[in-house]
Amino acid sequence: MSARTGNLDQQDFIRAGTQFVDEHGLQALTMRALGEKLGVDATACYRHFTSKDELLSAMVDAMLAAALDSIESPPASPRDGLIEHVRAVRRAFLKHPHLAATLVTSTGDLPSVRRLTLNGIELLRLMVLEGDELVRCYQMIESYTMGSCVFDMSGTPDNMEIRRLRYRSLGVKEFTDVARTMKGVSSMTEAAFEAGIDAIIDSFSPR
Amino acid sequence: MSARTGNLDQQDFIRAGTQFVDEHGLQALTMRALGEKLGVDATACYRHFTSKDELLSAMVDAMLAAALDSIESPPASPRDGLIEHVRAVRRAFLKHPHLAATLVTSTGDLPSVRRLTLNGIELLRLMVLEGDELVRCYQMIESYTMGSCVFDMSGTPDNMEIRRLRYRSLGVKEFTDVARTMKGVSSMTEAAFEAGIDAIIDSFSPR
DNA sequence: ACCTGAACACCGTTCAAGT
DNA sequence: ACCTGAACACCGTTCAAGT
Repeated sequence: MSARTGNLDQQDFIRAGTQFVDEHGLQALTMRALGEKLGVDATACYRHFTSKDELLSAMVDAMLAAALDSIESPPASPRDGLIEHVRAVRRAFLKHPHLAATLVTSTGDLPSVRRLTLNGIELLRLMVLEGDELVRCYQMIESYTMGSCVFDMSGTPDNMEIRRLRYRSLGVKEFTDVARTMKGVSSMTEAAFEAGIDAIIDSFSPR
Repeated sequence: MSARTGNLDQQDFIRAGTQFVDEHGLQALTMRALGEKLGVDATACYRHFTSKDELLSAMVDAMLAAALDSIESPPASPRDGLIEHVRAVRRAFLKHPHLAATLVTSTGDLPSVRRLTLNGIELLRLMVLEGDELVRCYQMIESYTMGSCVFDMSGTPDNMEIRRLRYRSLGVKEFTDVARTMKGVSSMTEAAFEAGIDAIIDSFSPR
């Protein structure tokens, strides 16, 4: 972090923590390493967060809040609105893949997730959903989106390399072809994600 | 673990580790605690596994291998075969929810996942899929299934309680109704998962 | 009000030594 | 061949003390 102008605040730790994780991975983020990066003692963070878990939650929250802000509104249609929300979350995790595992580990409910949920409900209402179906369709989209992101990104980049090696070891021509390059595997994964969200939305709101 | 009859083997550690995690959660599983449960020194595990990560991977592998063995074959149709595979994985994670986070953390490719993949490909081939579409549809199902399981189960039971509180805090009648009981939230989550896998399979193989 | 730095109670893991 | 137990190099976190 560049020029230290006196005391730090929560935002400084969130920014530095996110940048550190992007560069060195989640496992490398220790309070001591973060302190060193900020030119501060390892325990300085505890002035602003009660625990490491809370810092990590705040980092994820900031990431998703930025994703929300990147969504242009209003959407052309409720369907487009939903897909844009889902894609914004996906983009956020692609940008900060090492935070994927954190979503699963960290406890606490995040304001940004609340906003995402409320936006989602509003869009589903415009598709004339109500009652239990409204809740079920919302949760289906949330579990698909968050789940796929966590599963596809976590352990980056080892995770993708493992997937590629598995593809190659199957002895199935179609998979061997895709697995010739890392790019092949990752673009296939993104295409699968897109196809999945289309399938899910189609199931309750046919085009 | 009951009667110690001499030396332990890999299976003993896998069994004890899984049982311990089921009872006390993933965070409580330390090498020292596991050793104590088995009436053995904390470092005894290193005779059978090179690291804690490898033990955890073996635990997940054993869980998924058991899931595979629980599948009756042959299926009534390729579609039924796919759904049975997906449900078997879901059941495994419902039984051992604390292992969900491990799938995401652990590195290494598991024999059981390889078998699941090969079975899935065979079933998709019976649905006349080929080329890139075969790979994409397989990966769509894998990411959905594994991802949703990880997202829905991890952090159990705190995770579900947080979801319930979020439902209640939205001020949306439909969600408040579902969130009256934990059972309401969890059965809604399972219904959403079922609807999702139906939607995904329908998208490339209409009923 | 914020940071320091020593200290505490843990971790996973290594390795010489036991049997 | 398998286990022990001391030891190492770390963790997250607390708390009295500084400024």
